[in-house]
Amino acid sequence: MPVQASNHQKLFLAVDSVIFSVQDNQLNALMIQMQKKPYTNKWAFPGGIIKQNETTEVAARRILKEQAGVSDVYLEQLATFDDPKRDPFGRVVSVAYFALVPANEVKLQDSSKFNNVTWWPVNNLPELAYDHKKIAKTALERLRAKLEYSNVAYSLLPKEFTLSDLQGVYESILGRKLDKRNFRRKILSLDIILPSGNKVTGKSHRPAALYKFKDQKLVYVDIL
Amino acid sequence: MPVQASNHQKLFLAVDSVIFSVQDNQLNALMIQMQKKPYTNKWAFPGGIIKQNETTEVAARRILKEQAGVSDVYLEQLATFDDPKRDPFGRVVSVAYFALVPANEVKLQDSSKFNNVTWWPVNNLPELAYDHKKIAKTALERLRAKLEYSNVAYSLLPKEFTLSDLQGVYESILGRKLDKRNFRRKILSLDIILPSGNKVTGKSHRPAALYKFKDQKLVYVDIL
DNA sequence: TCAAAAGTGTTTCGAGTACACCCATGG
DNA sequence: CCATGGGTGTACTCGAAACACTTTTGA
Repeated sequence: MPVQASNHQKLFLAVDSVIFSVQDNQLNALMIQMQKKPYTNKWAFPGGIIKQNETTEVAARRILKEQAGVSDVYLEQLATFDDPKRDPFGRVVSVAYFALVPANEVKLQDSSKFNNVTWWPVNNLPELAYDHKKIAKTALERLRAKLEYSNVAYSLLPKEFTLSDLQGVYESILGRKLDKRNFRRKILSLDIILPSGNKVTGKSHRPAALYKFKDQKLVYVDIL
Repeated sequence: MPVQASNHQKLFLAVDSVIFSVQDNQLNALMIQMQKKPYTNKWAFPGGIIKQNETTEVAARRILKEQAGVSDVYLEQLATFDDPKRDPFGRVVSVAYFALVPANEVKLQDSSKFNNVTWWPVNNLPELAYDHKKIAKTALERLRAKLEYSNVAYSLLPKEFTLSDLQGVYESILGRKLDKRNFRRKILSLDIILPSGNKVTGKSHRPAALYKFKDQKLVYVDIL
């Protein structure tokens, strides 16, 4: 509720997005290596200042597309970071988002503005710019929590996947091994996935049945 | 991560706080009746524009004090609301907070800027200004969730309280009755409250033992 | 002695957990 | 035929839930 305007110093509203993906049973986040001082060679999550009349969510999607080449991803607001000293450039308040992308849809964009764009394993991140370490921590906590009480995992997997794939997503994010039989029984009893009817062929072992999520949108269920 | 400045229109950063309190086994939120057009007589959560170099949390505490007369309350960031049309005044992005105050510490401030300041039962709110209905919904969801996996209830109760008081807080927020014996067994087994040694006297029934929370800060435990 | 809330145990049921072997395939 | 991951069932334990009566006090 605005009571009075008392805004003299320039204030910028930015977004930063933590983009997660599970690749080879490892949880990764997409990061950009910076060139600008004072954070030369430090890494940061993709982000930027919002445009005129742009909502932060729209800005986040735009920047995801521009800097990381991803669209149609799961995106949710994380939190707002507003320490006046968080950015040496000035007063930049950042609304952080977190995004989930399936491993198979990842294709990195090459941007000349940055030194480098790559995936980093979240349990071994490089030195981060700004307050991005704090953002990373918040994002990871949120992701772990959400995994346990919703079907968000759908947005980290391709349309069809095996139960082992799904278990791998859980294990890599939660950072612990799960029992195969118990995991399968639980997931199947929740009525959130269905057999697609297809199988994985060409592997030198028994073919795995493929499943798909019933809903391609967030549903709350107690998983673990 | 700021990439470029592209801020022409004036943008204001505001905070709005949903202040909850349980009184007479009813969950209430503190609201202010507005005078300004176009929301004359509509109700809104206390809030305002942040000051120079002020963090949103500091601003939230300042406004809580100014408009509601409360300090030292539990306060946590809720979410940021940024629809460009949410405020007819201009582009006002609001970082919403939610606060919890014990019933006994409530003393309302009289502010000449507003028509009226009062507690409203959350399940019977009046017509709200701005997008405050959405904020209310988000706050309530968060409070309910948090009650189930943390000891936040400590911030809604006085230092000493009876088990019935505590159960009343849970029932009024969750909106359902709980079994007295199961509730007590569970709460006591969690090792988050301790008997204070005192009892409530002067009531025409058996005196109730008083308890206190072990920690006066947020602790995560599975309560329900 | 009555009204009003405090306090207290037991049984039942289901979910979570631990645990080990056979199956289907490609090489 | 062997290596590789896929797929399956049972027993145990513990917490969740349902449920009703006795106790202490002030009026």
